[in-house]
Amino acid sequence: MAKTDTNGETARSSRAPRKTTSTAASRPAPRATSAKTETPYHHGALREALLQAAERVLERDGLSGLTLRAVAREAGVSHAAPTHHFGDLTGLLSELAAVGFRQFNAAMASSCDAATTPLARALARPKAYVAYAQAHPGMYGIMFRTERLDYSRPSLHEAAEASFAGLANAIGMMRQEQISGDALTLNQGAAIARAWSMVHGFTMLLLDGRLEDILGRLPEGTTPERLLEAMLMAPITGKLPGP
Amino acid sequence: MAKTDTNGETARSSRAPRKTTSTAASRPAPRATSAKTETPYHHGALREALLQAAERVLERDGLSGLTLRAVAREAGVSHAAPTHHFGDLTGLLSELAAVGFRQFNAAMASSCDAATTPLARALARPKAYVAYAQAHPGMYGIMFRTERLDYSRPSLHEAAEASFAGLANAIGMMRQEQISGDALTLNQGAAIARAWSMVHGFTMLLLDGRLEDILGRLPEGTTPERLLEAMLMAPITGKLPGP
DNA sequence: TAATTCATCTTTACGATGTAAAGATAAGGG
DNA sequence: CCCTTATCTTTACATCGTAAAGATGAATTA
Repeated sequence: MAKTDTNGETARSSRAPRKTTSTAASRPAPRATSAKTETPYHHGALREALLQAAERVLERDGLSGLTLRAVAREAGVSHAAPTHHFGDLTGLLSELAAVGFRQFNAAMASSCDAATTPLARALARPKAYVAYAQAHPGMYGIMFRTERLDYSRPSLHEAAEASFAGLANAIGMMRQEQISGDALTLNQGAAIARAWSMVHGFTMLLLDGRLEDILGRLPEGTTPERLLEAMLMAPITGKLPGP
Repeated sequence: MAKTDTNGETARSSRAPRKTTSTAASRPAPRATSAKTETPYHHGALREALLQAAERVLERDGLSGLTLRAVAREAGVSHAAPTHHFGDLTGLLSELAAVGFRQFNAAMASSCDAATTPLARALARPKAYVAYAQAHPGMYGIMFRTERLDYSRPSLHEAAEASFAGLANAIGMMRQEQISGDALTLNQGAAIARAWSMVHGFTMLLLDGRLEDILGRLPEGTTPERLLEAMLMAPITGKLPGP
């Protein structure tokens, strides 16, 4: 029997019907098998299936539960199947992060479009930012708190870049300036870094529960959104001792 | 021979002289051994030795290299020794984070004390914050980007709390208000959240290299410190469309 | 159409990690 | 002096990432 992997991780012994998780028909029928849902050897769209499985695992078991093997298990394939499509764990995480960035960008864009007044427009983006992170903390974690991402992957690089561009653009609009693509003044850079740092930092602290201390001391029932709003609008009443 | 752990991880076969890492005398001589540095069975101060070893491993091999076994190896003890002192990995990381928070708080405090002008005093804390993170990115990672921390541990809770208190205090001084411990107005809370979010977010983005894009577009040779300064002082020239 | 190539998926294997449990060793109190 | 107890080591095991080799069927070519 030798020293095998010991865990009964065979996706299907040989011809056993696939475990068919989720909606039972999430996987598109492969090209042209011998009729029946007999589970073909070749999946047909494993890459996308794996990404969706990864998203499910992430939402269900959190960041620490998101392993290559768990994803393969969720998708009903052998534990080594993902390797062929993503290379290694970094590959899978990076592609998943790219998916996250696209969702994220879409959420912010649609939220901005829905805003009518200038004030609402200014607050829409940061609010959508935090709202996405709260709705998908796992995804946000993959995107922003994983050391293990490979930004040289075009899909990730592109999606993350779009996120930055959207932000810089919004700041530019608010300052009613043209932000030329290649050069920035110190003040422009500071405005962008400031907006991004503020929202990103707020989100991190909020997700980590580190704002509980503040929220608990605020007037009864103040929501994080309200605090965010106040934070963004505060006209520096507590002014820095200026030069 | 059975199926052993297979890796030659025996710290010392039986009486072999300890590997004596670092300064060769970092470990205080145990109580009263039979003279000679013969490596006693009981270490004498393993807990502290393990924390120091963990810090070394963290600086040398980064966050991903910081494992229970690696720390034990570095300290020259068996891989299960840490368990007795920290329970599990979460325990070790939490205690290490507590050490980090204490260093962190001390760095900010001394930096504040050294400042003379009011402006310098206002900028000292955030600058020290970022400086610490840049000097000890691993530690900062342990403190702020690990999900695996147990804040119910008194040492960690206390050290992290002190960090928050220092911040709240500084904001209170700048606003020339008394910040009563138990209640905050929305504006006060917003000011604190804002300062913390801004500096924390900036630090995270900086460490993750996500500000390179901005820094590269700024006037030749603009340092992160300069950007931080500009970010903190910017008198909202790009004003939000007010109500 | 038949043979062959090639991408895709599975098996098997190995080293590393966290953790539990049992054994060894010394320190200290009765 | 013996015995209890804290400390450290050994041994064991499930799980993980990853590499390598085998199986399978789709596509291409002769």
